[in-house]
Amino acid sequence: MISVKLPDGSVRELAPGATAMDLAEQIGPGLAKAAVAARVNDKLVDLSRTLSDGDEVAILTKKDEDALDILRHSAAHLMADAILRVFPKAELTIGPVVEDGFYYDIYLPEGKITPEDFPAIEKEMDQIAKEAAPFKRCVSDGHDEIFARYKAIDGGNNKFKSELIAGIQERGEEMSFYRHGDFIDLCRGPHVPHTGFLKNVKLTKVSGSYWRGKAENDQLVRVYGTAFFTKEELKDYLHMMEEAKKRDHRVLGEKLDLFTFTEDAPGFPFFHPNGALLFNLLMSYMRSLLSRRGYQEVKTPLILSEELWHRSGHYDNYLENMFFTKLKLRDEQDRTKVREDAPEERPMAVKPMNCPGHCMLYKSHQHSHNQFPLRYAEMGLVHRRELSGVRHGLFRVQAFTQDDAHHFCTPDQIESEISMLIDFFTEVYSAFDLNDVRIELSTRPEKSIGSDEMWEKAESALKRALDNKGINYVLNEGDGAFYGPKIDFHIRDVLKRSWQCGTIQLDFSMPERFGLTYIGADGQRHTPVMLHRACYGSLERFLGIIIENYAGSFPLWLAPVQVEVIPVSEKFADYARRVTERLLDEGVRVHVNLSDDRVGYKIREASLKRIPYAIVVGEKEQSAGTISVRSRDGQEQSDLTIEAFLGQIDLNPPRRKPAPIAAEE
RNA sequence: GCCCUCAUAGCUCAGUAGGUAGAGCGCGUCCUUGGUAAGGACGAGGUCACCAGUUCAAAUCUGGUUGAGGGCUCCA
Repeated sequence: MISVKLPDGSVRELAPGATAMDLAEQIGPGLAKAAVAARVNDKLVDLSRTLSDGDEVAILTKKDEDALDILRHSAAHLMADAILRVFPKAELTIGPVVEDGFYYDIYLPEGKITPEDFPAIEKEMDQIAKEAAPFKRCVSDGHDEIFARYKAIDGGNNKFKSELIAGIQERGEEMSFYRHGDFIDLCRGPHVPHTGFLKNVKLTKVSGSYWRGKAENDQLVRVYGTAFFTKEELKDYLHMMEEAKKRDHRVLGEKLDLFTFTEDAPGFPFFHPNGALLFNLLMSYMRSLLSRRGYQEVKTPLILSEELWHRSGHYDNYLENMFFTKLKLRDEQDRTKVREDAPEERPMAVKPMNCPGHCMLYKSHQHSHNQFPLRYAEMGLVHRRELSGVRHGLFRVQAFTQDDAHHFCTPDQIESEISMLIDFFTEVYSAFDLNDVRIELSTRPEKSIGSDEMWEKAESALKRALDNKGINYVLNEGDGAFYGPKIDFHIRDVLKRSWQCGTIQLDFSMPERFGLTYIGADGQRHTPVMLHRACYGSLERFLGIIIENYAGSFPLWLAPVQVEVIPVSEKFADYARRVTERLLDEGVRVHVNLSDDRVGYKIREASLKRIPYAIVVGEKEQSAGTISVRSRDGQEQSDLTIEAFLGQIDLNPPRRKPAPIAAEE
């Protein structure tokens, strides 16, 4: 007999050669039925895996997070099988699990796969799922029957898989295959017990990709799908996708008349009055928090000499993303001609970042450690050239406004600065009902400036700050800015999509490059530490995020129009005007609709524009000096005085309650 | 930048085996003066993204450019 340990600490006796499935059966028939895979000594394995004496075993059911990944990985096999049936010429490459599903990259020597092919593929998949064919793990040495069978699966000449196999053999790893029915694929596993688990699978989209992600390699077709354990979960997911489409900020931006783009300025948004209002609200909310946090707002130029960008390191590391100005002159002999090659004594460049400007500002005075930490903030408009294929609504533009700031401080102030910022940023996000914040730490990238020692110092300072605050974070090796490591804030919206907003970047390089100094307590000159930070990140992107997060139904303090006043007929236009003016005097963003339409139509219009309140006035209200209020969710209140209405609503952004001052003796 | 797809009125879209365009919404005028998600009539609006080519004839076919959408890569 062998004995294994369960997660609750209990020990079970099993016959030698028993599998994880045997264990599940021994524990109970319910568990055996629900079992998907097992975790043995912290490794995910198939239920069919035999257990050894002393193993620590957990049986995974659909409730375990890892189980869903296993299901989806199995679904990728199912899809690959189906695709080979529909497209016999296809060659498989890799098929991993991704955040909300899976994909398989496929090489097609001819033809293509489009969403029109999905029904045919899904039909095959349903068929295979119905067969409930068991997933069988096989290990091969590369010369046996299993291998031969595998080679035959997609034509026998799959160079992509051959490359993968060569890699496995080179590393001396075990080569495992998984088989269901006649289909067999190179795979590490584990998988669900049989294809019967894969009844709630749906293909979602198809796109192009490259072998190993490199553009110079073969072009592949990437077919995406998703899978769930239950029909309900799949339905909810598909519903969520629909919802996301409806919330698309590019669509809402047009419907709510917030912003547009034109072909003459690709990637540069034009904010309409309502959009500009929202943009300014974001800005003024941020400004209202700055002075409390010890910031001083500054303003620095958009265009600075090219030479400055050489000094900062941007020219060497960021050139492709920068816009440069170019001098043009009329030809002296022929005024109709323009010289494109006019020599410039001082070529200029448009700023892609605000930091060099703030360094110049810093240099305009002498500084002492007694002033530290010094915090300069700027709503800085920066321009960055983007590859044409990456522009995307407000999420990725070529000119954007950063709620930027730079802290100048001594090395031992770093930790408290970061601690302050984490609290600050999370407070801001929660004001927009974004409470799911994930923090990532990114370290030195390949292209970077500064010594190893500097990077080591900076990275460990950030780690220390996070650890001491007890923050959980994800580590992204090699993902830092070229001048320093960074902490990024990733936020999940109501649809669980993740967005990068805030960033805190530590920089020991730029202060040195610009010769920044301060006088320390010892009376000597020292180089300050510089901390770059932005909370929204880009106001444009953040605006896009909250448009989607709120689906255009902004909370009252953010709604471009807060109240629409609707007279029942032309006879009450004057009264409607008086109500409107009164609300205007109270600081309400109010619009009166005096057009020649019926009440129902105007209500509908206000509601499509997601205006929080519609105030309807007619005979009744006019004679009583009251209003009727209909809120965005359809609730109606009649015979309300304006004072009573004003008493019900809060026009201000959410505010953190200040701590009371206790009396001290 | 790379791959795939697309571009017709302000918006959403229809159309043509190649013979220079149509709907709904919106907009304007008029009728209607109304009580909580669409009252009615009439009207104005388009070099069919741009540039070439094929053709007697191109919005339609071909090539290119630009922009947009979905991905890859990159990123705030």
